[in-house]
Amino acid sequence: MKNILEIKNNLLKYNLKATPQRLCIANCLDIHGHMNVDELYFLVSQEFPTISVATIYKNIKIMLERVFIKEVKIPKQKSVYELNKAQHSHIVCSKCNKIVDIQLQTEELLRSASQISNFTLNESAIVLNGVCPECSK
Amino acid sequence: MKNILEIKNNLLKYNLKATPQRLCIANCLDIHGHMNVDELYFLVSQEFPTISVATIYKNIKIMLERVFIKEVKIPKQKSVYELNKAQHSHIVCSKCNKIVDIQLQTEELLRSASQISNFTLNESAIVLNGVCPECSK
DNA sequence: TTATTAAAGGATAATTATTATCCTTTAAGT
DNA sequence: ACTTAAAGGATAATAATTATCCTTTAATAA
Repeated sequence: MKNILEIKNNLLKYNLKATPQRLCIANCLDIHGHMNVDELYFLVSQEFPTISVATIYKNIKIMLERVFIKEVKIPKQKSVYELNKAQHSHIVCSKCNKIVDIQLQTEELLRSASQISNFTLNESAIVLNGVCPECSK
Repeated sequence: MKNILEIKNNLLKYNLKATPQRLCIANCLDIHGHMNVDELYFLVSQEFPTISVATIYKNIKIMLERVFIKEVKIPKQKSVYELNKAQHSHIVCSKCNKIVDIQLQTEELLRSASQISNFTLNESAIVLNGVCPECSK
């Protein structure tokens, strides 16, 4: 659980001015993990009722450029954004749409893929789909 | 290499009328494997100069609904579409942007993911990124 | 083969999503 | 506190996608 000061320093490390609106955006992403544009706009609006949706877009854009955040593309859903952190994969629940991070051992898969395809591989975007434990009760 | 008649019958199986424009779209996807909206519009326009871009969108929409085609979401790129076929993964070359299909053994990964997360898994979208053999020469 | 009909195409309007612009405010660093 | 580049808000502009309306046509059956 990061506090605001920690988030602020992190923003500054990425050469992003730590404005209240931006702090709120970063904090929302930190708390909720994955959010799409609309969810972010809705939530930040609670705290900053006059915020412009353009500010949300501008922030997403520059935060992506600086790699402060990353975009996660999910089949049949809107893209969500997350704070940049250690490489990981995602699982989506097809019932409640919850997205969770998962740390997968991908070395073997990548080695095999590289051998089959003759590609030099360096990144993997893995999104698994299923039903979460809560929804399958 | 499928012929037009084969594609036509396939369309009919999916309850899609085999119009010339639609046949052309399906044929383009068959030949090129993966195409985004713009590429599809451009290519189909060669054969049907008066086709409306709305027709491209309408076809993509209904073909997705009927699962005649599938959407492939790729990090930092526009979505591409492909004919529905046996489950497979994708590799993208970061130099020439080529997208190729790859058949990966995912059982082990899924089993492990399922154990870690307690999700009941049923689908996986895997997009690997690297440099293709041609581009790494 | 022709007749019938739902589906599809084309043109274009409408909507939605995203980006650009302009001007004001403010955070960061002296 | 002062300076300045960066960021916010409002809104216009652009891009992407969908809806509408009317005409045409592929599929099916008589």
